[in-house]
Amino acid sequence: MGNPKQKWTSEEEEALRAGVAKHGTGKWKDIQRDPEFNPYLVNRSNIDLKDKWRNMSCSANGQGPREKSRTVKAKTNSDAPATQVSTAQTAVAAPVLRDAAVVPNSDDSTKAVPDGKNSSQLVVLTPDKYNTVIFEALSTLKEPNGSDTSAILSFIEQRHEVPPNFRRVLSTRLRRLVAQDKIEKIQNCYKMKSDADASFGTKTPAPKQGSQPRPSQTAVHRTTSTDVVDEAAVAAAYKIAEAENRSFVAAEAVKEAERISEMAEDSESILQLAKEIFEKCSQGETVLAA
DNA sequence: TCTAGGGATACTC
DNA sequence: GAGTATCCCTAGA
Repeated sequence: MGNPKQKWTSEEEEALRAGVAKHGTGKWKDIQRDPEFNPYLVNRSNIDLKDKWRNMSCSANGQGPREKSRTVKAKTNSDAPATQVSTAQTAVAAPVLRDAAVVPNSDDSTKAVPDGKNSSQLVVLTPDKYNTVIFEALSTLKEPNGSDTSAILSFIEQRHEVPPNFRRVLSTRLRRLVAQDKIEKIQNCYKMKSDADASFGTKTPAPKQGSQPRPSQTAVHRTTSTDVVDEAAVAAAYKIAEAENRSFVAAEAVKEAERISEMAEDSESILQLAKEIFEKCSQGETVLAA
């Protein structure tokens, strides 16, 4: 951690791309050892390759905000020298191979989601709604020991069209919310703060933990305006999330009812047809199947 | 031993 | 302060 950051050069990135094209993802040690790429990657470990590829994958399809500003300033891939790896570069123009499996919605418009929905039917998730959907997920899942990142991600993906790097974004957001004391983390799982739950249901925010006993008049002054606004925002986000979730559940229930109704109608038709066939057969008629 | 995933932190805007 | 890039740690195969 104390080590200074060693930025990846264009040559290193190209070598990594070429290495992945040659060996495939997950073969970081092979790539690192490959004499074809080793001169470029001599300063990088297999872990570094994995991390860099993960990072590149996040910004592969242009959605990731990671490098879009940075590449302009510091290093652009377009001005990378045409080295021996340039041919392989075309083979792996964008590092999305592994992500296609890890992030099911990478760039597939027919993203497979539960209930047979595709992404075009989902609400596109914008950054300003990240916290809202996180609260929505946590408040809905209500796991006693908290929900892990995958569960939260899965929940959100069922309801929203998320960017391909959302898992990482989600992870960052969750950590931030924990740091802000808005949610709590138990091992690798996250859950709504128990006191937050209580405060959401009441008109007045719960007093800050660790605050000392004091006259009620000074207590007002000790709560900063930003805290009040912050808690109000969280409470509002929670309420919105709750309302959205109820709406979603209601809509799903309606769809399910309609589906069952259709199935019942189909069953009725089949039953009627079977009856007719049975009657004709009983009368000695020959029934030909279509 | 190697990889994947998550966390920590330096860096940039 | 928020987002991003890189480094580090750890569990699991």
